[in-house]
Amino acid sequence: MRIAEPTVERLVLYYRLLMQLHNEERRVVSSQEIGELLGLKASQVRKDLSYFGEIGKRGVGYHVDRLYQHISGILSPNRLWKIALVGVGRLGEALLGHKALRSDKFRIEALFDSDSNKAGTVICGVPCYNSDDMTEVIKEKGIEVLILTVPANAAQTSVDKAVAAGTLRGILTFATSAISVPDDVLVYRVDISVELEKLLFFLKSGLK
Amino acid sequence: MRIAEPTVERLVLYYRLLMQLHNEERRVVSSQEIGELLGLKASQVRKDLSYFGEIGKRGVGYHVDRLYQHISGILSPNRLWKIALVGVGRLGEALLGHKALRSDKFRIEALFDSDSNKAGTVICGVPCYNSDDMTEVIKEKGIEVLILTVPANAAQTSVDKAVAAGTLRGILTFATSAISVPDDVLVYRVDISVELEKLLFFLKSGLK
DNA sequence: TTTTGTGAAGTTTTTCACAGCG
DNA sequence: CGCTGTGAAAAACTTCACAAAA
Repeated sequence: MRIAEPTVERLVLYYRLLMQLHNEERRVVSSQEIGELLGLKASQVRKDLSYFGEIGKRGVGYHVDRLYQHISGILSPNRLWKIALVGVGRLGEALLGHKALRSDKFRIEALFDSDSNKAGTVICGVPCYNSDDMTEVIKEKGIEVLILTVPANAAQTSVDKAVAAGTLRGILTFATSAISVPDDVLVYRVDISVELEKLLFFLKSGLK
Repeated sequence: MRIAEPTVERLVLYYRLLMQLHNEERRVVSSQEIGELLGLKASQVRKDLSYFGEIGKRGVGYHVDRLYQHISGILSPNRLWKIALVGVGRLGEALLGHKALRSDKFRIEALFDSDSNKAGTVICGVPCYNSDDMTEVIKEKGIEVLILTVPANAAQTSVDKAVAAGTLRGILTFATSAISVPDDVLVYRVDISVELEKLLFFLKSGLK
């Protein structure tokens, strides 16, 4: 069955929360409580979890460790993804050091930057290559996912070089520009100004 | 009429695109073309724009500059928002220098960090204060929006101090932790690991 | 003729409400 | 009895399809 994107998004939130509850030695938690902690309706929580089988106990709730393992199994890939980060500017470097990019699900195997002073160096333990060599390095290393932190005007060029390697399957882009990719490459976007604009819009229009 | 969040999100994309088209001296653009450039259906574009009155010309399309001005009017706040950034780590600093935080809609008026070496300094032209003084400084300056780039475990404390000032209306948080705020404070979240997890999940499950 | 603007239809996502199990 | 799991209802959002304007 196809799982909806909003559900996957919340699964990650459940996963984090359960990790925390586990650390607090909590044994059991109800959909009601999960909902309160994450700002969701209890029925939403139950519906999400029900897509993956009956995991709770009626009259009791969800066993924290069991649910944690369960969601972990749903979210985990069957292998280690190989990732490259393109654009080692301030944002790129900040992300490299950021908790979000530490995971046992993937490894950052290469950095790319158009600044030839950066090429050849090792940053946060990851070798940096010149952007000109992107196609070959990505192909050679079998990189499947790109994290794009280049300026908007460099985004499409970078993507084209990466796609040319033939190994690419997904892109997480922080660039504001629209990028075009083959149908079989999945793109997710993190757009800081869009989020800020939305916040200000709804603040202006007298609240949510 | 209440405008839906997905619509506001796309308005920002239209706005950006129109700016670009304007620079390319394009005079007129159709919903069809906007859709192609942004990966949206033409009917979606027309529906979004129709919420704000009849702005296009049938048989012709949308006049680039006119539509740009129009959307600008919808998105613009009626005043300059005062923003503070909390947590001047790598991510915080990267954002400070980032294009997303340059705008004539708001101004970053204060930074806060728990590191007392940073307090008293001026970073990217913005004075940095000690987090302990957050409540007073926010109140004094009339800060209405917070950008939160602190570690998860510091998020709630920071928020509480900011809320105590009584001037806060919205928060854009990069922290992974759930935060609780009064009902009248609007929270938007930019969650890098969630986006990456979603990407990997849908890659794993054999594409979108 | 071309392309908008828009009700109506369709799809997706959330919420309700309650049967059913522990 | 308490709380899950889940069809069914509701709400939110997108797409269709066509009348109407330029």
